[in-house]
Amino acid sequence: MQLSETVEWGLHACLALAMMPEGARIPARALAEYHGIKPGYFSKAMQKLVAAGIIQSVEGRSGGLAMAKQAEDVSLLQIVMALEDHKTFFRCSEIRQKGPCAAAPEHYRAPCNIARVMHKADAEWRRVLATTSLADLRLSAAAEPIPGVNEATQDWLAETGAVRGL
Amino acid sequence: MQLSETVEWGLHACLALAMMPEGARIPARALAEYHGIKPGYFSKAMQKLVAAGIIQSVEGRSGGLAMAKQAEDVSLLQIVMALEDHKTFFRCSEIRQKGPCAAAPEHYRAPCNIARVMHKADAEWRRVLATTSLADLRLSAAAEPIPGVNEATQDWLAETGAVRGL
DNA sequence: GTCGGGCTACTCGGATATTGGCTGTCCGAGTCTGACTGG
DNA sequence: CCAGTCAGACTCGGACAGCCAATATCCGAGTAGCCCGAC
Repeated sequence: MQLSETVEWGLHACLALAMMPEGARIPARALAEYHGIKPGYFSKAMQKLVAAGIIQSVEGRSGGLAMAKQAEDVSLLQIVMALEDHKTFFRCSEIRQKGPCAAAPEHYRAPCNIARVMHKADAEWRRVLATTSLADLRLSAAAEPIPGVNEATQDWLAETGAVRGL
Repeated sequence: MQLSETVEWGLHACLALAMMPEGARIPARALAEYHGIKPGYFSKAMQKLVAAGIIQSVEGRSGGLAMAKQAEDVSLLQIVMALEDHKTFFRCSEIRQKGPCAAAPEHYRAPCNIARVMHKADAEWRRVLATTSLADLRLSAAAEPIPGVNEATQDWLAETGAVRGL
């Protein structure tokens, strides 16, 4: 039932990309290394985000990843759903229609009360994520910096030369 | 990321048990057959609900399953969490502490903003399920019956003699 | 007729395969950079 | 000195294994009901 760990990766990666200057790009390998993630499987998550139009990839020697949209226009829900293939938590297989006492199918137009509650819970879960954008995260992250991380990041970027396109 | 299908089974089964008269019990096999479920794996879900104290099982020749609590005292969340081992959707592995630019661990007492949002979404999901009880489901199910199902159920119960303990 | 005992059938619970999806690894196609060469 | 060309290296994207948990199946331990026989 748990979300794939690529969800956590994707969210942190998108937040990192959203904090980069306009036009900058960074290779997926460097982005993975920065987060302490093995690059192989991480690239799979990035591929899904590219397919969803959330980030863009530039091929070639100085290629890399960058946001494809403004941070204000990307909700956390979009990222999560892209990585989880737009699935819902609860899946109703309509078992009420399956037993020996089931009625004719035309009597089951409305979803059952169990499915209604479960889908409502799913909707609430999504609502929270839909009403939070990457820009919101960027703002709150800037408001509560971890001491030393920003400086270390700047040094690391300069040292490795991971950022291109500026 | 999806919930196990045992969640759907468990919810429908609990609702069925909650609709039975006080003191009645029904074998897991019959309960599975009534819902058109293969009995083998279904019993695993029932075992978890027994371990959680939501339903009770009676062994022996005329044994079976019955509610262990009043329907008013069982929320959908309790059922789902019992079947899903009380896991949360989002798992934060604190990757912010893992990269080459991470600070000392004592600077990461508060959860990161990403985890906060995700956990808030999880909390909203649970809130919906926690505020709905089996009694609520029983009430709404009685208010909108499917034509013929109740009669067929009574006939089926009488025919198979699945209900014991009355 | 009644009581006791034992047998049988039926139940739950756990041990044991199997499968599907998430995770991990690797290699090839494509492209930009940079140097080299010729004018 | 400058422009064109070419080799090289680095990038993403997809194809191919490994592993864990969800799913499925089966069998054994235990118990309640029922039958039979003795009193």
